[in-house]
Amino acid sequence: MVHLSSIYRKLEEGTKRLTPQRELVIRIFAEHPGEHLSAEEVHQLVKRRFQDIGLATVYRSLELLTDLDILTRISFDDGRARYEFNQEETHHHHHLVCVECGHVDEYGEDLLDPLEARIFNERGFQVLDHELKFYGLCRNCVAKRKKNSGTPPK
Amino acid sequence: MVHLSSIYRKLEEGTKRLTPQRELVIRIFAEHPGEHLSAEEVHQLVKRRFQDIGLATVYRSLELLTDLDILTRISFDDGRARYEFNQEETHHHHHLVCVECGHVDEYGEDLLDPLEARIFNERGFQVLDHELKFYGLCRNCVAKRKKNSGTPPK
DNA sequence: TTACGTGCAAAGGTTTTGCACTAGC
DNA sequence: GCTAGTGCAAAACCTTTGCACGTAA
Repeated sequence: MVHLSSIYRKLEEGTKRLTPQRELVIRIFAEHPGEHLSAEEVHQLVKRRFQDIGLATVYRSLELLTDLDILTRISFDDGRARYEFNQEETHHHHHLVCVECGHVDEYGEDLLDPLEARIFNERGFQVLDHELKFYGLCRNCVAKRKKNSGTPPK
Repeated sequence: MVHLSSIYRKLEEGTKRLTPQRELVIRIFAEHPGEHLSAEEVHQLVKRRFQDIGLATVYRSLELLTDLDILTRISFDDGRARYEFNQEETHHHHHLVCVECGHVDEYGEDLLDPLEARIFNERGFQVLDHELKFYGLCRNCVAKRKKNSGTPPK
């Protein structure tokens, strides 16, 4: 759960104005938990649900919100950046990317803390954040493959 | 260590020709172990070390070599794709990305296998590959910060 | 010889930027 | 009223593609 009031406070602390456009971008993310939206997708959703705003404004809002640690930027190597609410206060989570259908799911557990301590000891590298993605087949696509396993591929 | 002969064999198996351009791209990676080169960087290096080849050819070579599992494509969210030799035969490694100076180092250990089994059991997601990046401060930048710790920031 | 590969330039897609106008605070 | 924010269009990037020409097998 994300608290909008804390977001507004962060904007004020950065002496950033709370404009209707920025509020709408934030609302889109609040209404789409667990999704990883691209700039274009945010733009379309804002237009459909509320009103037309400039795509450049969406980009600038996403950059601002990322700088304020309200959003996190992720890349799934599909040629465009994606964004989600920054969940550092609660916990890190990781991503399960299906190479068959493209679906991205989340995996809540964070088991990397001991590894981070070890990296600092061995290499002098002080970890601030990490990003872990698993590429593979989601439950549905595993099932589909099993179903078609009699059929020769291609 | 990468064996060039095995690369040439892979090209033949794919009925792909070993052209001078492709050979030069491969040599650039062989001469830059541990680096993560972008298409533009590969292009510049080939031009400087050997001869001028087309940038489009570099892109096509990188795509081909990635399809043949000779190279791996990685993204460090700097807006361009980067490539390195695929090290699946030896072992997975992860990346330590310094947020201060941008340097990318490698970390050899792969401790995720038990986690992958767990993900399949819990979620039905069959992991084929993974990608783990740690963002933080490299040894040098940690030292620099310590040295300047008397000075107030900015 | 002939299908595959290359180089060039043009096109495609995403993101950034310049500038005049608008609107929070 | 000032300054920051917006919208639009142009520009900047990275990457892909069409096509005529060249070349490895």
